[in-house]
Amino acid sequence: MTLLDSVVMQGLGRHGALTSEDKALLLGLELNSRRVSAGEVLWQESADVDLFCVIKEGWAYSYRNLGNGSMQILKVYLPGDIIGMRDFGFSRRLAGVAMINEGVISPFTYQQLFELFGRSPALAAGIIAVAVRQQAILTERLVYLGRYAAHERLAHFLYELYLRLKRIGAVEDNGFFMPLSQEQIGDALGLSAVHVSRTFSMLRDEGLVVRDRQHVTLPDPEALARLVEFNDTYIDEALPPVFQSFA
Amino acid sequence: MTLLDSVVMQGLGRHGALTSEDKALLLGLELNSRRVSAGEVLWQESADVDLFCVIKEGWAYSYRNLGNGSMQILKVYLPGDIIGMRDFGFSRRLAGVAMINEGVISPFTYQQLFELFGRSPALAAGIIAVAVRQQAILTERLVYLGRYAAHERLAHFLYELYLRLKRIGAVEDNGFFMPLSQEQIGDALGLSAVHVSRTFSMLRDEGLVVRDRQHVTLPDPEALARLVEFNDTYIDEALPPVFQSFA
DNA sequence: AGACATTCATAACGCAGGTTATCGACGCTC
DNA sequence: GAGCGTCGATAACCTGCGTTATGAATGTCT
Repeated sequence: MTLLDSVVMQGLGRHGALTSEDKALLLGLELNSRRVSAGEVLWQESADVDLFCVIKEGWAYSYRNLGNGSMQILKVYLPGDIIGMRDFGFSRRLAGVAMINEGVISPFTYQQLFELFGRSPALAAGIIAVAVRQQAILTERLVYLGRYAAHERLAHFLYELYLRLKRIGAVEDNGFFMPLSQEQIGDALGLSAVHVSRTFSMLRDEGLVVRDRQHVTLPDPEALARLVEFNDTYIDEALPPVFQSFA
Repeated sequence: MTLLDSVVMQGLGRHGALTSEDKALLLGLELNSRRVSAGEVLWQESADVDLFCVIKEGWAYSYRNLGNGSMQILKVYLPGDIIGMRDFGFSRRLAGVAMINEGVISPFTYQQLFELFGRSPALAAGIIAVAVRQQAILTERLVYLGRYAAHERLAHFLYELYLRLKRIGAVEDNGFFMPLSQEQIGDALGLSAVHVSRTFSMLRDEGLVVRDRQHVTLPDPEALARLVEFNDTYIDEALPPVFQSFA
């Protein structure tokens, strides 16, 4: 899973906006790559912002460790995602990032990013759009934390993963690999691990979610989508037309 | 309160990065202005994204109306804030925006924004940094929704307002004007209006917050800051050095 | 294969916060 | 200033979720 694949699949490279030079520039971000182990911390909160990463394999999450001893997971990153854009414009990290399972990442620097922006406005627009869409996903989580019950939060979380994984071709027979522990899911959804377990049992009893260790199947994704009234415009939407003239 | 004041006060215009042309461009965004009434909806969720606004007077909030009948307020905007940047890169609004009290706004278009970006990289960086900081505030709210109790959420919310208002010179004797109803505060914090009232009483009894109708006083802001372990780096931080060479 | 650490399911119990209701204080309009 | 609508305080009651505990299943190390 390269960034190029991801950007194209997210509809940001359509309309013939990406020249072959653009593609070469994008691939150039991924010349370096590094194998990382499960649980490895890529950076801690408050560390200097020196680089960003593309995830090529594996899952990661960004998190905040809180004064009261708990952790809030902000976002789960999948292959093809850019990590660290949250910190763009800051000199210190606003959140830590750690790998969930083992994988491969491609780090690149602020300088590389600026150079790319200078060379291709189309890519600049595309990358900014990707970052903005990640924020939209975060906002959606905020809405769920504020105003929905546990089973709706979990259903929404799983359905979001399902859609994002489907887009990168990682869903088969409505099922996907899901390396998160229930404790981690709880940290993402603002729930205790125990209640995540209870809620999984509930969704299982209702025939909405089947889980076997690290494999999740959604027997009827549409039913789940109805339960959570999923707002998917922000995940798949292309850049608005006005960007074409700019880029 | 103009955008220029705001950008400068937020430390994004320091380092002599803003030329007099930059300043003229910024002020040019605010040539149009319009008086708006209390409660006026500036746009609804899903409306076409045609313009952005600078708030010159008054408070506003962005919100989502949810299927279960409740509302989640995403962010409260104060004078000097840019509204609508959340939707940058989308063709439909992700959230509605409404005025809290009456005020004055200056609308500007996508085209104006792009033109400004093309003419001044320094301003482009500055405006993006402002948008990124607004997202950081949102992330902080998410953390509080996920992992903190009602009194901590409310204390954090009030302290955040206090800091933001202080920065624009709207705090006097540790007190400020706060036009939000308890129902609206509840919608922002994921609490019922009743519990917001209970929590205000609690903070009052502890001597942390004094409230008289729409006026709030924090007798001991530092004590409140300790209670919420306020992370203020994201509010006041200047752009990192690497941006200077770019801009 | 044995020892140990994780992860997960389920139960029992308590409490923070939701819900509903009532009442008083303001701020409108005419 | 009478009537009305909105806002906020407080109380009573209920429930969803946190907490703690226990045991079973699985994965890992040697």
